[in-house]
Amino acid sequence: MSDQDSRTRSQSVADTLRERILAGEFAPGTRMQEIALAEELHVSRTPIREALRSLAEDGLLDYAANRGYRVRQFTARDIVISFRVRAAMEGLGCRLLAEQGLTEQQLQRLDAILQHGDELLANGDYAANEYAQWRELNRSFHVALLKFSESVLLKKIARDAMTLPIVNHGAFHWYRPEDFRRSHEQHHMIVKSIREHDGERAEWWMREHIRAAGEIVAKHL
Amino acid sequence: MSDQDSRTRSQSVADTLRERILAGEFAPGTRMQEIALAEELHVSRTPIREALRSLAEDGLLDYAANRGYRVRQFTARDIVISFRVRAAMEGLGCRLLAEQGLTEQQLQRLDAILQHGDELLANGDYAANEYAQWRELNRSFHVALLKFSESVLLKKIARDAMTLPIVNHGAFHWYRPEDFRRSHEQHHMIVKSIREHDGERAEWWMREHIRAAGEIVAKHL
DNA sequence: GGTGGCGCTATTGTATACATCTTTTTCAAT
DNA sequence: ATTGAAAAAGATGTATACAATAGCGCCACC
Repeated sequence: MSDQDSRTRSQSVADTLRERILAGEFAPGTRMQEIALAEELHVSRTPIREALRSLAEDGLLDYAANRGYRVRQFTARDIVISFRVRAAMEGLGCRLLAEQGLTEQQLQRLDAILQHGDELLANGDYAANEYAQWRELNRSFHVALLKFSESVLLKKIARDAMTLPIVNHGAFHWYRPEDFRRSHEQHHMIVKSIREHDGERAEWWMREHIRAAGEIVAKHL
Repeated sequence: MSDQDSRTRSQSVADTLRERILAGEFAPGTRMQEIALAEELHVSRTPIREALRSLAEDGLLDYAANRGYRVRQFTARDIVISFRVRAAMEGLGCRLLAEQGLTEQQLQRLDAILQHGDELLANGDYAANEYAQWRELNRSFHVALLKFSESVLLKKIARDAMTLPIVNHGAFHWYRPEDFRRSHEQHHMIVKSIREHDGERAEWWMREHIRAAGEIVAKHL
């Protein structure tokens, strides 16, 4: 869903509920009832209904006609598959980017992100509050690549595969210092491959990068 | 969006509009205005709004807050990428199915579809009205595999990648007799590979199968 | 005591009225 | 004539009333 500019109440409600669901506030199977949510969020049922519909399309809720919405159950298998999907999709994205080439401006943007990572590594401080920075750094890297792909489909799919409760929330808490280093080195290799128009390697490195992240998550399933 | 049982007006409207958009009835950029559609389809704005939101999530419409919905423009590149996405996703699906194995019942279902194809080939009548049968046959084959994967994510993504105007509507009209034959043989190879638990080959054949279809479409871009 | 149907209640689906925002048109001033 | 603001028209966003459906408990009946 491509929005632009101002936000409506429906969108705000959708964002709020999405965050709360991803944070694990609602147990799987919990009914999301319109009236209760409307009262809690101080809006009418209309924006609630539209938000719930969006969340269902995102795959976060199950819907049955005349029976409403329930929080979806995600199995360990769902999580594992989501990483394989991401590996395939973002890998494909990297291959396309390498084949078609990036503008100087886009490469500079990636370099800036890489440099930021270099600095974080140099400081070598992995205290709890650093996790947030790494997560944001990682997110901006992947989002930037997706954005450069200029394919609505790729962006949408990658988003779908990243929007899962456990994955979205946790993940980096399980990284050891060497995992951060390795992950960052892979970011470098990905950009290098794209810059050299080596689609094969760009795809391979991105797949390997996401596969590694998936393995760490899978261990803590 | 997982529905079940009865259909609501919102869903009917969404289906109707989806079909009409996929059939190319509305030129890209056309505004989809709620009041006009409501009057045309003899329902209130409410189900129209919900349908439009669904179609936007499907990627068929663009949305801007307070400015409504427009029919999305699909570029030739979008179409090409959609086939590469499908190749990657359905290929992954086949690999998973081969790895985990299918039940006897599921294999029988696939065999039934293959046999139906054998019969169509044997008759060798490629008249215009046969296209519909081939399309349905092909659709049921791919849908069955997706369904067996038991991954909401894979199903959703494959659906996203198949829901494009040109692709959904045409495609088979451009097939020559030998294309039908080759396509059907690939179906056989895919099932054979899955049955033998050869994930590598199952994925390869599915990728090749979709890649070939993509090339035919690309020629007529 | 179990089962099946009936009706009540709670919840969702739809229509419509009202609020807000966007866009167009009008009209005056330069 | 052109530009700009302001008002009016049209469209979307939100709230609410009403309709329809599903879920539940009760009671009769077997």
